[in-house]
Amino acid sequence: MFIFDSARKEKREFIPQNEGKVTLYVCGPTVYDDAHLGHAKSALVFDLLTRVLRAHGYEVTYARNITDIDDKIIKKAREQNKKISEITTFYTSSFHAEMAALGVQRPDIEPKATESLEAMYEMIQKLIDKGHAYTTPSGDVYFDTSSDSGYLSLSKRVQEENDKQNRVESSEEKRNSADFALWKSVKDGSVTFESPFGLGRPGWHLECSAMIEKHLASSHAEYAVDIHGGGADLLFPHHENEAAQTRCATNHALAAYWMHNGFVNIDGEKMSKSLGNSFFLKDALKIYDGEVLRFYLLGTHYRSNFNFNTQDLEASKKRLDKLYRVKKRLFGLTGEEVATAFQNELLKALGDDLNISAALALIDELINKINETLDTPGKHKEFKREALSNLAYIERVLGFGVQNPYEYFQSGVDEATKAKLAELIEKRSEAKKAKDFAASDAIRDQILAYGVQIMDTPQGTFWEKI
RNA sequence: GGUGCCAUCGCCAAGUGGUAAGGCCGCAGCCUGCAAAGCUGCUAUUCCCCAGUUCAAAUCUGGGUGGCACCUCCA
Repeated sequence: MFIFDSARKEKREFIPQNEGKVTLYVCGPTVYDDAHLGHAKSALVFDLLTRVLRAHGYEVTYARNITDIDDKIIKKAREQNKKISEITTFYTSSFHAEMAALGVQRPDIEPKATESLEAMYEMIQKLIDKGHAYTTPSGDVYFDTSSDSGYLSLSKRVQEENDKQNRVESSEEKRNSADFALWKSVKDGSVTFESPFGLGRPGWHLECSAMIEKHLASSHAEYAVDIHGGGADLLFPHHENEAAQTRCATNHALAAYWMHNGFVNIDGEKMSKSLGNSFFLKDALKIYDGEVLRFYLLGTHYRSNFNFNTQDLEASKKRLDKLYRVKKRLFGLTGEEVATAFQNELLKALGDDLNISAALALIDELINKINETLDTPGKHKEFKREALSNLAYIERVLGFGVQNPYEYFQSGVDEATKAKLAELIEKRSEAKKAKDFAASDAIRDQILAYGVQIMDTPQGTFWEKI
Protein backbone atom coordinates (compact mmCIF):
# COMPACT_ATOMS: atom_id res chain seq x y z
CA MET A 1 0.00 0.00 0.00
CA PHE A 2 0.96 3.58 -0.54
CA ILE A 3 -0.02 6.46 1.70
CA PHE A 4 0.58 10.17 1.27
CA ASP A 5 2.37 11.24 4.42
CA SER A 6 1.51 14.85 5.13
CA ALA A 7 4.53 15.24 7.39
CA ARG A 8 6.90 14.50 4.52
CA LYS A 9 4.52 15.69 1.84
CA GLU A 10 5.05 12.67 -0.34
CA LYS A 11 3.46 9.38 -1.15
CA ARG A 12 5.30 6.58 0.63
CA GLU A 13 5.01 2.84 0.70
CA PHE A 14 3.19 1.89 3.85
CA ILE A 15 5.18 -0.41 6.09
CA PRO A 16 3.80 -0.85 9.61
CA GLN A 17 6.17 -1.23 12.52
CA ASN A 18 4.89 -4.69 13.38
CA GLU A 19 4.39 -6.88 10.38
CA GLY A 20 0.74 -7.45 9.67
CA LYS A 21 -0.48 -5.08 12.36
CA VAL A 22 -1.51 -1.45 12.12
CA THR A 23 -2.29 1.08 14.80
CA LEU A 24 -4.39 4.03 13.69
CA TYR A 25 -5.43 7.03 15.74
CA VAL A 26 -7.82 9.69 14.46
CA CYS A 27 -8.92 12.89 16.15
CA GLY A 28 -12.62 12.59 16.83
CA PRO A 29 -15.31 15.13 17.65
CA THR A 30 -15.72 17.50 20.54
CA VAL A 31 -19.22 16.62 21.65
CA TYR A 32 -20.83 20.00 22.14
CA ASP A 33 -22.92 20.29 18.97
CA ASP A 34 -24.40 18.31 16.10
CA ALA A 35 -21.97 16.80 13.62
CA HIS A 36 -21.71 18.55 10.28
CA LEU A 37 -20.64 17.32 6.86
CA GLY A 38 -17.00 17.89 7.70
CA HIS A 39 -17.17 15.45 10.59
CA ALA A 40 -18.84 13.03 8.22
CA LYS A 41 -16.09 13.37 5.64
CA SER A 42 -13.34 12.72 8.16
CA ALA A 43 -15.11 9.74 9.70
CA LEU A 44 -15.82 8.31 6.26
CA VAL A 45 -12.25 8.71 5.05
CA PHE A 46 -10.80 6.85 7.99
CA ASP A 47 -13.55 4.26 7.88
CA LEU A 48 -12.52 3.60 4.30
CA LEU A 49 -8.86 3.51 5.25
CA THR A 50 -9.56 0.95 7.96
CA ARG A 51 -11.54 -1.24 5.59
CA VAL A 52 -8.86 -1.05 2.92
CA LEU A 53 -6.11 -1.87 5.40
CA ARG A 54 -8.10 -4.86 6.60
CA ALA A 55 -8.75 -5.97 3.03
CA HIS A 56 -4.98 -5.92 2.56
CA GLY A 57 -4.79 -8.40 5.39
CA TYR A 58 -3.67 -6.10 8.17
CA GLU A 59 -4.92 -6.51 11.68
CA VAL A 60 -5.97 -2.95 12.45
CA THR A 61 -6.46 -1.33 15.83
CA TYR A 62 -8.35 1.87 15.19
CA ALA A 63 -8.86 4.43 17.94
CA ARG A 64 -10.85 7.64 17.64
CA ASN A 65 -11.32 9.83 20.68
CA ILE A 66 -14.33 11.66 22.03
CA THR A 67 -13.41 15.03 23.50
CA ASP A 68 -15.76 15.50 26.41
CA ILE A 69 -13.84 18.12 28.35
CA ASP A 70 -13.86 21.46 26.61
CA ASP A 71 -14.73 25.11 27.11
CA LYS A 72 -17.38 24.97 24.41
CA ILE A 73 -19.12 22.14 26.19
CA ILE A 74 -19.11 24.09 29.43
CA LYS A 75 -20.50 27.12 27.67
CA LYS A 76 -23.30 25.10 26.13
CA ALA A 77 -24.17 23.47 29.44
CA ARG A 78 -24.42 26.87 31.08
CA GLU A 79 -26.55 28.28 28.29
CA GLN A 80 -28.96 25.39 28.44
CA ASN A 81 -28.77 25.03 32.18
CA LYS A 82 -27.80 21.41 31.89
CA LYS A 83 -25.15 19.17 33.32
CA ILE A 84 -21.98 18.73 31.34
CA SER A 85 -22.61 15.03 31.13
CA GLU A 86 -26.07 15.58 29.68
CA ILE A 87 -24.55 17.59 26.85
CA THR A 88 -21.74 15.16 26.13
CA THR A 89 -23.94 12.07 26.37
CA PHE A 90 -26.50 13.57 24.04
CA TYR A 91 -24.05 14.61 21.34
CA THR A 92 -22.01 11.45 21.63
CA SER A 93 -25.03 9.30 20.96
CA SER A 94 -26.26 11.49 18.10
CA PHE A 95 -22.79 11.34 16.60
CA HIS A 96 -22.86 7.57 16.79
CA ALA A 97 -26.31 7.33 15.27
CA GLU A 98 -25.47 9.64 12.38
CA MET A 99 -22.19 7.89 11.64
CA ALA A 100 -24.02 4.57 11.65
CA ALA A 101 -26.44 5.97 9.07
CA LEU A 102 -23.43 6.69 6.86
CA GLY A 103 -22.23 3.13 7.24
CA VAL A 104 -19.22 4.18 9.30
CA GLN A 105 -18.04 1.29 11.44
CA ARG A 106 -17.25 1.99 15.07
CA PRO A 107 -13.57 2.30 15.90
CA ASP A 108 -12.11 -0.47 18.03
CA ILE A 109 -11.33 1.95 20.82
CA GLU A 110 -13.17 5.18 21.54
CA PRO A 111 -11.43 6.80 24.48
CA LYS A 112 -12.96 9.76 26.26
CA ALA A 113 -11.03 12.61 27.80
CA THR A 114 -12.88 12.18 31.09
CA GLU A 115 -11.69 8.58 31.24
CA SER A 116 -8.10 9.37 30.38
CA LEU A 117 -7.17 11.88 33.06
CA GLU A 118 -4.64 9.66 34.80
CA ALA A 119 -2.77 9.18 31.53
CA MET A 120 -2.78 12.93 31.04
CA TYR A 121 -1.46 13.61 34.55
CA GLU A 122 1.29 11.12 33.91
CA MET A 123 2.29 12.86 30.71
CA ILE A 124 2.28 16.32 32.28
CA GLN A 125 4.48 15.06 35.10
CA LYS A 126 6.95 13.54 32.65
CA LEU A 127 7.11 16.79 30.74
CA ILE A 128 7.73 18.78 33.91
CA ASP A 129 10.36 16.30 35.07
CA LYS A 130 12.18 16.46 31.77
CA GLY A 131 12.11 20.24 31.71
CA HIS A 132 9.66 20.55 28.85
CA ALA A 133 6.88 22.14 30.88
CA TYR A 134 6.61 24.82 33.51
CA THR A 135 4.07 25.98 36.06
CA THR A 136 2.99 29.62 36.14
CA PRO A 137 2.25 31.65 39.26
CA SER A 138 -1.49 31.35 38.59
CA GLY A 139 -1.25 27.57 38.52
CA ASP A 140 -1.32 26.80 34.79
CA VAL A 141 1.09 24.32 33.29
CA TYR A 142 2.47 25.15 29.87
CA PHE A 143 4.47 23.19 27.38
CA ASP A 144 7.74 24.98 26.70
CA THR A 145 8.04 24.98 22.92
CA SER A 146 11.56 26.39 23.06
CA SER A 147 12.68 23.21 24.83
CA ASP A 148 11.72 21.07 21.85
CA SER A 149 14.17 21.27 18.97
CA GLY A 150 11.70 19.43 16.78
CA TYR A 151 8.90 21.91 17.28
CA LEU A 152 7.28 22.99 13.98
CA SER A 153 8.92 20.10 12.14
CA LEU A 154 5.52 18.67 11.31
CA SER A 155 3.81 21.78 9.94
CA LYS A 156 7.09 23.38 8.79
CA ARG A 157 6.15 26.84 9.91
CA VAL A 158 8.25 29.75 11.00
CA GLN A 159 7.46 30.92 14.50
CA GLU A 160 8.31 34.59 14.01
CA GLU A 161 5.96 34.70 11.06
CA ASN A 162 3.27 32.93 13.03
CA ASP A 163 3.59 35.58 15.70
CA LYS A 164 3.13 38.39 13.22
CA GLN A 165 -0.33 37.13 12.39
CA ASN A 166 -1.17 35.70 15.76
CA ARG A 167 -4.72 36.72 16.40
CA VAL A 168 -4.92 35.18 19.80
CA GLU A 169 -4.01 37.12 22.84
CA SER A 170 -0.96 35.61 24.33
CA SER A 171 -0.90 35.07 28.05
CA GLU A 172 1.75 37.14 29.75
CA GLU A 173 2.72 34.14 31.79
CA LYS A 174 3.87 32.20 28.79
CA ARG A 175 7.57 32.06 28.07
CA ASN A 176 7.04 31.75 24.32
CA SER A 177 4.02 32.81 22.36
CA ALA A 178 3.64 29.30 20.94
CA ASP A 179 3.58 27.62 24.35
CA PHE A 180 0.29 25.88 24.95
CA ALA A 181 -1.58 24.84 28.06
CA LEU A 182 -1.23 21.32 29.38
CA TRP A 183 -3.22 22.16 32.48
CA LYS A 184 -5.49 25.13 33.04
CA SER A 185 -6.14 26.02 36.63
CA VAL A 186 -9.80 26.69 37.25
CA LYS A 187 -11.02 28.54 40.30
CA ASP A 188 -14.68 29.09 39.54
CA GLY A 189 -15.57 25.46 40.11
CA SER A 190 -17.21 25.13 36.67
CA VAL A 191 -15.50 21.96 35.60
CA THR A 192 -12.54 21.03 37.67
CA PHE A 193 -10.60 17.93 38.30
CA GLU A 194 -8.25 17.39 41.15
CA SER A 195 -4.81 16.72 39.82
CA PRO A 196 -1.27 16.76 41.18
CA PHE A 197 -1.09 20.20 39.58
CA GLY A 198 -4.07 21.58 41.43
CA LEU A 199 -7.71 22.06 40.56
CA GLY A 200 -8.35 22.58 36.90
CA ARG A 201 -8.78 20.87 33.60
CA PRO A 202 -6.45 19.60 30.89
CA GLY A 203 -5.51 21.44 27.75
CA TRP A 204 -7.05 20.13 24.56
CA HIS A 205 -3.94 18.92 22.76
CA LEU A 206 -2.87 16.75 25.65
CA GLU A 207 -5.61 14.15 25.51
CA CYS A 208 -4.62 12.68 22.16
CA SER A 209 -0.99 12.17 23.14
CA ALA A 210 -2.03 10.67 26.46
CA MET A 211 -4.65 8.37 24.97
CA ILE A 212 -2.26 7.13 22.33
CA GLU A 213 0.27 6.20 25.01
CA LYS A 214 -2.41 4.53 27.07
CA HIS A 215 -4.15 2.56 24.36
CA LEU A 216 -1.87 2.08 21.36
CA ALA A 217 1.79 2.74 21.98
CA SER A 218 4.36 0.20 22.93
CA SER A 219 7.17 1.73 24.93
CA HIS A 220 10.02 0.44 22.79
CA ALA A 221 8.57 1.32 19.43
CA GLU A 222 10.08 4.03 17.28
CA TYR A 223 6.63 5.51 16.73
CA ALA A 224 3.67 5.56 19.10
CA VAL A 225 1.29 4.73 16.25
CA ASP A 226 1.66 3.78 12.62
CA ILE A 227 -0.85 6.29 11.31
CA HIS A 228 -2.31 9.43 12.83
CA GLY A 229 -5.16 11.13 11.01
CA GLY A 230 -7.55 14.02 11.15
CA GLY A 231 -8.84 17.03 9.28
CA ALA A 232 -6.40 19.30 7.47
CA ASP A 233 -7.11 22.10 9.92
CA LEU A 234 -5.65 20.04 12.73
CA LEU A 235 -2.16 19.92 11.27
CA PHE A 236 -1.36 23.13 13.04
CA PRO A 237 -1.41 23.70 15.88
CA HIS A 238 -3.16 20.60 17.20
CA HIS A 239 -1.02 17.87 15.67
CA GLU A 240 2.16 19.88 15.96
CA ASN A 241 1.52 20.16 19.67
CA GLU A 242 0.60 16.52 20.06
CA ALA A 243 3.77 15.52 18.28
CA ALA A 244 5.84 17.79 20.54
CA GLN A 245 4.33 16.39 23.73
CA THR A 246 4.86 12.80 22.75
CA ARG A 247 8.38 13.40 21.46
CA CYS A 248 9.38 15.14 24.68
CA ALA A 249 7.54 12.98 27.19
CA THR A 250 8.35 9.58 25.74
CA ASN A 251 11.17 7.97 23.84
CA HIS A 252 9.30 7.75 20.57
CA ALA A 253 7.83 9.97 17.89
CA LEU A 254 4.08 10.17 17.63
CA ALA A 255 3.32 8.73 14.21
CA ALA A 256 5.14 7.08 11.33
CA TYR A 257 2.59 8.38 8.82
CA TRP A 258 0.33 11.41 9.04
CA MET A 259 -2.86 11.64 7.03
CA HIS A 260 -5.01 14.75 6.69
CA ASN A 261 -8.31 14.92 4.89
CA GLY A 262 -9.47 17.97 2.95
CA PHE A 263 -12.29 20.31 3.83
CA VAL A 264 -15.95 20.29 2.92
CA ASN A 265 -17.28 23.54 1.54
CA ILE A 266 -20.92 24.30 0.84
CA ASP A 267 -21.64 25.79 -2.59
CA GLY A 268 -18.11 27.11 -2.75
CA GLU A 269 -18.09 28.65 0.69
CA LYS A 270 -16.43 27.46 3.81
CA MET A 271 -18.86 26.01 6.28
CA SER A 272 -18.94 28.18 9.33
CA LYS A 273 -21.35 29.21 11.96
CA SER A 274 -20.73 32.89 11.32
CA LEU A 275 -21.71 32.42 7.66
CA GLY A 276 -24.76 30.52 8.79
CA ASN A 277 -24.16 27.76 6.30
CA SER A 278 -23.16 24.87 8.48
CA PHE A 279 -24.74 21.80 7.03
CA PHE A 280 -25.58 19.48 9.84
CA LEU A 281 -25.54 15.82 9.13
CA LYS A 282 -28.89 15.31 10.83
CA ASP A 283 -30.48 17.71 8.34
CA ALA A 284 -28.77 16.13 5.35
CA LEU A 285 -29.98 12.73 6.51
CA LYS A 286 -33.56 13.97 6.51
CA ILE A 287 -33.29 14.61 2.78
CA TYR A 288 -30.84 12.00 1.55
CA ASP A 289 -30.25 8.35 2.19
CA GLY A 290 -27.19 7.84 4.39
CA GLU A 291 -25.53 5.63 1.85
CA VAL A 292 -26.05 8.21 -0.89
CA LEU A 293 -24.24 10.71 1.31
CA ARG A 294 -21.51 8.18 1.98
CA PHE A 295 -21.06 7.53 -1.71
CA TYR A 296 -21.06 11.22 -2.56
CA LEU A 297 -18.70 12.32 0.20
CA LEU A 298 -16.27 9.50 -0.50
CA GLY A 299 -16.46 10.04 -4.25
CA THR A 300 -13.72 12.64 -4.31
CA HIS A 301 -10.19 11.91 -3.18
CA TYR A 302 -9.79 12.38 0.56
CA ARG A 303 -7.09 15.03 0.33
CA SER A 304 -9.01 17.29 -2.06
CA ASN A 305 -11.24 19.99 -0.79
CA PHE A 306 -14.80 18.92 -1.32
CA ASN A 307 -17.48 21.27 -2.56
CA PHE A 308 -20.89 20.05 -1.49
CA ASN A 309 -23.79 20.95 -3.72
CA THR A 310 -27.02 19.22 -4.55
CA GLN A 311 -26.40 19.02 -8.31
CA ASP A 312 -23.23 17.03 -7.81
CA LEU A 313 -24.93 14.91 -5.19
CA GLU A 314 -27.72 14.01 -7.63
CA ALA A 315 -25.19 13.07 -10.30
CA SER A 316 -23.34 10.97 -7.75
CA LYS A 317 -26.56 9.28 -6.67
CA LYS A 318 -27.22 8.18 -10.24
CA ARG A 319 -23.92 6.38 -10.19
CA LEU A 320 -24.85 4.54 -7.00
CA ASP A 321 -28.29 3.78 -8.48
CA LYS A 322 -26.58 1.84 -11.24
CA LEU A 323 -24.85 -0.36 -8.70
CA TYR A 324 -28.19 -1.06 -7.05
CA ARG A 325 -29.92 -1.81 -10.36
CA VAL A 326 -27.34 -4.45 -11.12
CA LYS A 327 -27.91 -5.83 -7.62
CA LYS A 328 -31.59 -6.03 -8.46
CA ARG A 329 -30.78 -8.12 -11.49
CA LEU A 330 -28.89 -10.59 -9.33
CA PHE A 331 -31.18 -10.35 -6.33
CA GLY A 332 -31.89 -13.55 -4.46
CA LEU A 333 -28.96 -15.44 -5.93
CA THR A 334 -26.46 -16.86 -3.51
CA GLY A 335 -23.22 -18.65 -3.88
CA GLU A 336 -19.87 -19.33 -2.44
CA GLU A 337 -17.57 -16.32 -2.56
CA VAL A 338 -14.66 -16.56 -4.95
CA ALA A 339 -11.57 -14.44 -5.40
CA THR A 340 -11.43 -12.58 -8.70
CA ALA A 341 -9.12 -10.39 -10.73
CA PHE A 342 -11.55 -7.53 -10.20
CA GLN A 343 -11.06 -7.70 -6.46
CA ASN A 344 -7.31 -7.54 -6.89
CA GLU A 345 -7.56 -4.52 -9.14
CA LEU A 346 -9.96 -2.76 -6.82
CA LEU A 347 -7.71 -3.35 -3.85
CA LYS A 348 -4.71 -2.15 -5.82
CA ALA A 349 -6.50 1.08 -6.74
CA LEU A 350 -7.58 1.73 -3.17
CA GLY A 351 -4.16 0.75 -1.91
CA ASP A 352 -2.71 3.65 -3.86
CA ASP A 353 -3.44 6.32 -1.27
CA LEU A 354 -7.16 5.51 -1.47
CA ASN A 355 -7.57 6.32 -5.14
CA ILE A 356 -11.33 6.29 -5.07
CA SER A 357 -11.73 7.57 -8.63
CA ALA A 358 -9.82 4.63 -10.01
CA ALA A 359 -11.87 2.32 -7.80
CA LEU A 360 -15.16 3.80 -9.00
CA ALA A 361 -14.08 3.51 -12.61
CA LEU A 362 -13.42 -0.21 -12.02
CA ILE A 363 -16.84 -0.57 -10.42
CA ASP A 364 -18.51 1.13 -13.38
CA GLU A 365 -16.70 -1.23 -15.72
CA LEU A 366 -17.88 -4.16 -13.62
CA ILE A 367 -21.49 -2.97 -13.64
CA ASN A 368 -21.34 -2.49 -17.38
CA LYS A 369 -19.91 -5.96 -17.90
CA ILE A 370 -22.58 -7.56 -15.72
CA ASN A 371 -25.40 -5.80 -17.53
CA GLU A 372 -23.93 -6.62 -20.88
CA THR A 373 -23.58 -10.30 -20.02
CA LEU A 374 -27.01 -10.60 -18.47
CA ASP A 375 -28.48 -9.03 -21.60
CA THR A 376 -27.22 -11.94 -23.66
CA PRO A 377 -29.01 -15.31 -23.59
CA GLY A 378 -27.60 -18.02 -21.38
CA LYS A 379 -27.38 -19.08 -17.76
CA HIS A 380 -24.00 -17.51 -17.06
CA LYS A 381 -23.71 -19.58 -13.92
CA GLU A 382 -20.01 -19.08 -13.28
CA PHE A 383 -20.15 -15.45 -14.33
CA LYS A 384 -22.95 -14.75 -11.87
CA ARG A 385 -21.05 -16.39 -9.08
CA GLU A 386 -18.09 -14.13 -9.70
CA ALA A 387 -20.32 -11.10 -10.09
CA LEU A 388 -21.97 -11.77 -6.74
CA SER A 389 -18.58 -12.16 -5.11
CA ASN A 390 -17.43 -8.88 -6.59
CA LEU A 391 -20.51 -7.06 -5.36
CA ALA A 392 -20.04 -8.53 -1.91
CA TYR A 393 -16.44 -7.36 -1.97
CA ILE A 394 -17.53 -3.82 -2.86
CA GLU A 395 -19.93 -3.90 0.08
CA ARG A 396 -17.21 -5.00 2.46
CA VAL A 397 -14.37 -2.76 1.34
CA LEU A 398 -16.27 0.35 0.33
CA GLY A 399 -19.58 -0.01 2.12
CA PHE A 400 -21.46 0.61 -1.13
CA GLY A 401 -24.53 -1.41 -2.02
CA VAL A 402 -25.22 -2.74 1.45
CA GLN A 403 -29.00 -2.33 1.38
CA ASN A 404 -31.71 -4.46 -0.10
CA PRO A 405 -31.86 -3.02 -3.64
CA TYR A 406 -35.64 -2.82 -3.71
CA GLU A 407 -35.76 -1.01 -0.41
CA TYR A 408 -32.97 1.31 -1.51
CA PHE A 409 -35.07 2.61 -4.39
CA GLN A 410 -38.17 2.89 -2.25
CA SER A 411 -36.73 4.43 0.89
CA GLY A 412 -38.75 7.22 2.40
CA VAL A 413 -42.04 6.03 0.87
CA ASP A 414 -44.68 5.18 3.46
CA GLU A 415 -46.66 1.96 3.50
CA ALA A 416 -49.94 3.56 2.47
CA THR A 417 -48.32 5.00 -0.65
CA LYS A 418 -46.67 1.70 -1.41
CA ALA A 419 -50.03 -0.05 -1.24
CA LYS A 420 -51.56 2.56 -3.48
CA LEU A 421 -48.74 2.19 -5.98
CA ALA A 422 -49.14 -1.59 -5.99
CA GLU A 423 -52.80 -1.12 -6.72
CA LEU A 424 -52.14 1.29 -9.59
CA ILE A 425 -49.50 -0.97 -11.08
CA GLU A 426 -51.94 -3.87 -10.96
CA LYS A 427 -54.60 -1.80 -12.74
CA ARG A 428 -52.08 -0.72 -15.34
CA SER A 429 -51.02 -4.30 -15.97
CA GLU A 430 -54.60 -5.24 -16.65
CA ALA A 431 -54.99 -2.33 -19.04
CA LYS A 432 -51.81 -3.36 -20.78
CA LYS A 433 -53.00 -6.93 -21.06
CA ALA A 434 -56.14 -5.63 -22.71
CA LYS A 435 -53.93 -3.52 -24.97
CA ASP A 436 -55.69 -0.42 -23.70
CA PHE A 437 -52.54 1.69 -23.85
CA ALA A 438 -54.34 4.98 -23.40
CA ALA A 439 -55.56 3.76 -20.03
CA SER A 440 -52.20 2.26 -19.02
CA ASP A 441 -50.39 5.47 -19.93
CA ALA A 442 -52.88 7.49 -17.93
CA ILE A 443 -52.22 5.28 -14.92
CA ARG A 444 -48.50 5.70 -15.41
CA ASP A 445 -49.00 9.46 -15.23
CA GLN A 446 -50.88 8.97 -11.98
CA ILE A 447 -47.98 6.93 -10.65
CA LEU A 448 -45.52 9.56 -11.80
CA ALA A 449 -47.41 12.10 -9.72
CA TYR A 450 -46.17 10.22 -6.65
CA GLY A 451 -42.62 11.00 -7.69
CA VAL A 452 -42.16 7.43 -8.81
CA GLN A 453 -41.09 5.94 -12.11
CA ILE A 454 -41.94 2.46 -13.24
CA MET A 455 -40.10 -0.07 -15.30
CA ASP A 456 -41.51 -3.10 -17.03
CA THR A 457 -39.29 -6.16 -16.92
CA PRO A 458 -39.79 -9.83 -17.80
CA GLN A 459 -40.22 -10.41 -14.05
CA GLY A 460 -42.98 -7.83 -13.76
CA THR A 461 -43.36 -4.12 -13.24
CA PHE A 462 -41.21 -2.41 -10.61
CA TRP A 463 -41.05 1.13 -9.37
CA GLU A 464 -38.36 3.43 -8.09
CA LYS A 465 -38.58 6.69 -6.28
CA ILE A 466 -37.19 9.42 -8.52
C1' G B 1 3.67 38.72 6.40
C1' G B 2 4.67 33.29 6.67
C1' U B 3 3.50 28.10 5.26
C1' G B 4 1.16 25.17 1.85
C1' C B 5 -2.44 23.47 -1.84
C1' C B 6 -4.96 23.78 -6.45
C1' A B 7 -6.08 25.12 -11.97
C1' U B 8 -7.71 18.62 -16.98
C1' C B 9 -14.51 18.24 -21.74
C1' G B 10 -20.95 22.09 -20.05
C1' C B 11 -20.53 19.79 -14.69
C1' C B 12 -17.95 16.17 -11.16
C1' A B 13 -13.17 13.86 -11.45
C1' A B 14 -8.50 10.29 -12.21
C1' G B 15 -3.90 10.54 -14.43
C1' U B 16 2.90 13.24 -11.78
C1' G B 17 7.80 11.86 -18.26
C1' G B 18 5.64 7.90 -23.13
C1' U B 19 1.49 10.23 -26.22
C1' A B 20 -5.91 12.38 -22.15
C1' A B 21 -9.60 6.79 -17.08
C1' G B 22 -14.52 6.98 -15.20
C1' G B 23 -19.38 9.31 -13.99
C1' C B 24 -23.38 13.11 -14.93
C1' C B 25 -25.45 15.92 -18.98
C1' G B 26 -26.07 15.79 -24.51
C1' C B 27 -26.67 13.37 -29.52
C1' A B 28 -27.67 8.86 -32.67
C1' G B 29 -29.15 3.72 -32.70
C1' C B 30 -30.92 -1.21 -30.45
C1' C B 31 -34.65 -2.94 -27.10
C1' U B 32 -39.90 -1.44 -25.65
C1' G B 33 -47.06 -0.86 -27.50
C1' C B 34 -44.80 3.83 -25.72
C1' A B 35 -41.64 4.66 -21.75
C1' A B 36 -38.11 3.59 -17.87
C1' A B 37 -33.97 0.53 -17.17
C1' G B 38 -30.11 -1.79 -19.94
C1' C B 39 -26.94 -2.15 -24.31
C1' U B 40 -24.04 0.04 -28.69
C1' G B 41 -21.72 4.26 -30.93
C1' C B 42 -20.38 9.60 -30.81
C1' U B 43 -18.81 13.77 -27.59
C1' A B 44 -11.01 17.30 -24.90
C1' U B 45 -5.05 16.55 -31.13
C1' U B 46 -5.80 18.70 -25.70
C1' C B 47 -4.80 19.50 -20.00
C1' C B 48 -4.95 28.39 -17.12
C1' C B 49 -0.93 31.47 -19.96
C1' C B 50 4.36 32.18 -21.53
C1' A B 51 9.29 30.34 -21.84
C1' G B 52 12.69 26.24 -20.98
C1' U B 53 14.64 20.92 -20.22
C1' U B 54 13.79 16.26 -23.09
C1' C B 55 13.64 11.82 -28.54
C1' A B 56 9.06 12.51 -25.66
C1' A B 57 5.56 17.00 -20.73
C1' A B 58 -1.13 17.61 -18.53
C1' U B 59 2.92 15.48 -15.89
C1' C B 60 9.82 18.32 -14.73
C1' U B 61 12.08 23.72 -14.31
C1' G B 62 11.45 29.17 -14.32
C1' G B 63 8.07 33.27 -14.76
C1' G B 64 3.03 34.95 -14.89
C1' U B 65 -2.46 34.84 -13.99
C1' G B 66 -6.50 33.05 -11.17
C1' G B 67 -8.68 30.30 -6.99
C1' C B 68 -8.17 28.31 -1.95
C1' A B 69 -6.52 26.70 2.96
C1' C B 70 -3.87 27.19 7.60
C1' C B 71 -1.25 30.55 11.02
C1' U B 72 -7.94 31.46 16.49
C1' C B 73 -11.93 26.75 18.65
C1' C B 74 -12.47 23.92 14.24
C1' A B 75 -13.09 17.63 10.70
